[in-house]
Amino acid sequence: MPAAAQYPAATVKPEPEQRIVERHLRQRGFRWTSQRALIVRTALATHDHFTADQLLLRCRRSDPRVSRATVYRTLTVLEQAGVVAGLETGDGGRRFEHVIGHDHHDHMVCRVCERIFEFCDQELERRQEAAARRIGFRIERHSLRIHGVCRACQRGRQDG
Amino acid sequence: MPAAAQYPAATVKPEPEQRIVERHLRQRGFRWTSQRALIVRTALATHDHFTADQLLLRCRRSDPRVSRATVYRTLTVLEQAGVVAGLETGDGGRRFEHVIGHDHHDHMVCRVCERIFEFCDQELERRQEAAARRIGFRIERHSLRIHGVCRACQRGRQDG
DNA sequence: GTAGGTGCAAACCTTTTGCAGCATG
DNA sequence: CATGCTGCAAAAGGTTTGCACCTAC
Repeated sequence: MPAAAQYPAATVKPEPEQRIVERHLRQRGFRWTSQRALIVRTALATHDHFTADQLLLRCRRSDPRVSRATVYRTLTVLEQAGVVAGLETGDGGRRFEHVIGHDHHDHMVCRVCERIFEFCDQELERRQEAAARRIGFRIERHSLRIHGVCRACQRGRQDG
Repeated sequence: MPAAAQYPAATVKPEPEQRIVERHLRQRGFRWTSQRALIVRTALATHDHFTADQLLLRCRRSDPRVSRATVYRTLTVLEQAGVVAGLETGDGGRRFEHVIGHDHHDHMVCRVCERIFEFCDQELERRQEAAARRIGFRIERHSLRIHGVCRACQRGRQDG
């Protein structure tokens, strides 16, 4: 939704995100198949951080024939194409989020409710770059995850 | 080795790290068995970030009878007791490092040589706390991993 | 003596792969 | 019409578990 800001002022209506993804993939020589359309549509409709398996199940509600392998292969393609980003939750699990039209952000993971909160701090990024520069390391990406307990879980529903 | 700084000035020789671990476990009601001694000794002698399987193999050089299950179970215990910390490398792999006598630090992972560089920045920590405070999140731990290419791999041995 | 730890093997879970057939560009 | 994609089922890899036996406390 904040994607609109990235279009020239003249463009009144931004293209639907799905089209952007399609173009993204085609430009990189990937084919646009009905399965990929379904998987992308489903992933874009999902606002939380989903696992591969959750995505598979959601896709199968629309078409029970999608195979698990295709979902995994498509997630790999989408990750390469910069459409989704994988993130590790710290308990060995892998989750994904779509990044089209989203700014970079980091995550706080609540141990109690398992919800994931996004936050962003430019200064944080700058300090990382400075630290890297100090040892001549070239940053390509980074992953910052803060674990703890969210505000809601601190009052009342503390533990399980 | 920076562990020495944590002892009262009067203490000339710090206890061997192994003893510290033993005490750590006993205090928490865990038993100190010959297998645990071996696994701890092996883990402490390992200065890189090791996988569970590497640790198993190294232990078996001393005693081929150690079972994989015991290594995994012991790593869980050591993690709970704050003796080792697990870290995800980003490619789905899990590694461990021992934390006795080491200050907190973050990691830069070189994509080319796969070496892991440690660094520390107090301001980085402070900014994280500030960000958490802003949304009422209580931090318990965090994991910051920077991915990229290290200085050595940037000149010459770039890619693989 | 008893609770906790160990070894073995099997189970588990998530992800990847080989292959034959199909659909896209 | 060739290459890339899909579905299936099987393999792979890493981790956990059930169970009988053993040992630290």
